[in-house]
Amino acid sequence: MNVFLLAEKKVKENTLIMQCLCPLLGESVADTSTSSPDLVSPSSPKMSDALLNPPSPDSTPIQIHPPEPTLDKISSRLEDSGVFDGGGTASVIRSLPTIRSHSPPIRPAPTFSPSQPPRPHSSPGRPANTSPRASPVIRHTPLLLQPANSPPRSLPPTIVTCQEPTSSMPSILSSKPRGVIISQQPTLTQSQIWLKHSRINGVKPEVIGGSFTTSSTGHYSDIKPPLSPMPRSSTSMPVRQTPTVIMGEAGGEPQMIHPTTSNWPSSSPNVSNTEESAAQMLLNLGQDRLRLPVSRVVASPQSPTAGHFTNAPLNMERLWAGDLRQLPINQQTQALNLTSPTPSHTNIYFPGGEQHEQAEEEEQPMICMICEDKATGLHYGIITCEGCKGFFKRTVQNRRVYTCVADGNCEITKVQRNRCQYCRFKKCIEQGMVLQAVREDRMPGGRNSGAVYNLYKVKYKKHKKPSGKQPQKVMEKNIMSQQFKQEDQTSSIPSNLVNGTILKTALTNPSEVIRLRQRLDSAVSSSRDRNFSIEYSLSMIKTLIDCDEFQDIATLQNLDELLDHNTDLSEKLCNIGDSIVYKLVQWTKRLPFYLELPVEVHTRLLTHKWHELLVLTTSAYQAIHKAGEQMTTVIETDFSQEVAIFLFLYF
DNA sequence: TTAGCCTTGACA
DNA sequence: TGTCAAGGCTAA
Repeated sequence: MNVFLLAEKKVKENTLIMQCLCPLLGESVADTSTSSPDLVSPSSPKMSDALLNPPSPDSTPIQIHPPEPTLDKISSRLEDSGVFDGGGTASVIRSLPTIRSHSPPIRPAPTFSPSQPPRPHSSPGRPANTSPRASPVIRHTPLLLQPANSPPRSLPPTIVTCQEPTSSMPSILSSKPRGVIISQQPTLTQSQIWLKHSRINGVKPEVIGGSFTTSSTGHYSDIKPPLSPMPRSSTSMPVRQTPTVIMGEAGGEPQMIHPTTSNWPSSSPNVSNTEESAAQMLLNLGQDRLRLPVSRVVASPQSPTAGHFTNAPLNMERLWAGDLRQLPINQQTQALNLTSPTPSHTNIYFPGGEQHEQAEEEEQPMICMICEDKATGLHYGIITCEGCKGFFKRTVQNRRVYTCVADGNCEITKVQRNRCQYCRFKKCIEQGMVLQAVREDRMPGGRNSGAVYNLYKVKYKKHKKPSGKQPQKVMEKNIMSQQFKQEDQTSSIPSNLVNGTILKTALTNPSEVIRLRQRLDSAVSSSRDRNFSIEYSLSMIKTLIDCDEFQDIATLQNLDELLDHNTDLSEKLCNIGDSIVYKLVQWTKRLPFYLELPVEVHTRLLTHKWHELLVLTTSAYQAIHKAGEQMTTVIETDFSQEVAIFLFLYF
C-alpha cells in the first residue's frame, strides 16, 4: 500500500473528525486548512469563542449545532466524566491499530540544591485563626546584604509574621533575636494537619497557586526554585559605576501578570476579557494548583482615603525568588525591556483626591501614595513619605517576608501603617513602587540608570518646563511617573534576556521578536543565553520531547463508546471537544516552563493555537507511530518526511 | 523597626 | 551649581 494512499485514508478520517469538531469549536475545516502553520499568527480562530459562541448551523458543511457548550457545562462534564484520565487507547484516528504505551507526563519536579534547601513556609505553622495575640515570629536569618558576588536569590528572606496588627509590633519585633528559627519544620503528619489551615501571607495557599504537596521529607515541593541566577557584580568593584539594582537587571524571569483592571493593564490587547476568563477557566479545569486569582481590585489614587486596595495576595517568598508575576505588568515588562501600556495607577494625587490636573492651581503638599502622610518626593517610582520610602528600601534590601493575619486588606494610613507590614508592602507594590530601583550595590547618590529609569529621564527632559514652581514640578513628576516605565526601545539588550524570553515574546508579541533578535545580536557576546552546554541543551530537548505526550492529545479514550452510545450526536461531539480541550490544557501544563509562562501565553495557546496544536500533534503522532504497523511494513521513511507528508496533507 | 535627617553623586 | 533620588545614620 502506498503511503500516500494510507495517509489519504487517515486524512479523510481525520477530516471527518475535524469536520465534526469544527462546528463545535466554531471553525470550519476550510478555515483550518487555510490557516497558516505560523505558530505566532495573531489571526487564528479562538477556541474559547467557539466554545462560548458556537457558529450558526449554516457556517459549516456539516450542520451540527451543539447546544451551546458553555464552559460551565464543559467544566462540569470534565469533572463528572471519566473521559479525562490521561488518555487511553482509543484514537481519534480510529484506524490506528496500535498505540504505544506512554509514560506519564513528565514535569520536572521542583528541586533544591543542597546549598539552597526549600524555605519553610512563611506561615508560622498554625491555623489562621490562632490567637491573634501571639507574639510575632521572626524566622530566618541574618539580614545580611547580599554579597556582590553571590546571586541575590541565595539570600534567604527574612520572614516576619505579624500575628495581629498592633501598634506595639515594632517593639515586639525588636525584642526577638534575629536569626532564631522559632517555628519547627512540621513533620509529615503535622504538616498534613497544618497544611489544612496554612496560609501564605495570610491567604490560603491554593488561592495563589500554592497547593502544598509534601515530599516524603515533609518539604514543600511547591516552592518554585530560582529561575535563573542573577547577574553578579564584580567582587572587586571599587570602581563605582551605574548602580546595580535589586530585582531589576537581575530579577529573574520577566513574567506577566493577570491583567484585568485598568490599573494592571494587559499586554495582550488582542485577547479579550472574555477570552482570558474563558482560557483561565480552561486552565483551571481539574487543576490542582491554581494560579493567582484573576480579579484584582486596586485602589485608585483618586481615592486616597480608600484603605482597602486589593484582594490579590502577594507571595513575598516567590517575589524574592524572582517570581515577578505578582507585580504590576509595567514592572514585569520593564524587566523584559519591552513596551508596556502606560500605567494608570501612578498618578500623583493630592489631598482630597484631586489629580494633577486639578492641583495645578493650588500649592498643596505632596501626599504619600501609600499612607497619605506628607510626601518628600519621588521615591522608587512614586510619591512617598520618608517612612514608606525607608520601609520599601529595607524590605527589598533584606528580602523580608511579611504575613498578614487578617485578610490582606489592612488599611494603610499614617497612623496605622505600622500595624501590618505585609499590607503596607503590598500597597507599595500595587501603587507602583519599583523593586528594581533599590540598588543592589547600595551605592548612594546619583540617579538610577539603566532599564529602570532610562525612559524616565527621557520623559523628564521632554516634559520639563522652565518654570520651577511646585505645582509644575509635581506635574512633571506625574508625567514621569506615568510614563517612565515605558522602556527606551533603543536601550541595550536586557541582561535578563534569558532562555525562553524569545519564545515567550514570540507567543505574546510576535512583532517584538525581530527587534529582540537584533538587540540580541548586537549585545555583548558574553550573553549567557548562548553558552549552554551540549548536555544542558540535550537535557532540555529531551524534557520538551517527553512533555509532548503525543498520544495524550492525539488519542481519546472511549471514543468508540462515545460514538456508539445512544446519545445525541451533538452531545457526542461535545464530549470529544471536551476531551481535546482538556488534553490541550494538560499539554500546556506539562511544559517545563509552564510556571514561567505568562497567562497570556496559556491563553493564546488555547484560544489561538489550539487547532494548530491539535493538527501538528496528531500529525507527529501518526508519523512517529507510522499510522500503525501497516505503514511500517510498507515503506521506510524517516520521521521528518512523514511529518511533512501529514502536514502537507493537512494544510 | 521606624522615620527624619543627612550625605552622596548623577544629571540638567 | 542646583536638583533630585538614591543610601546611610541614628534617636525614638
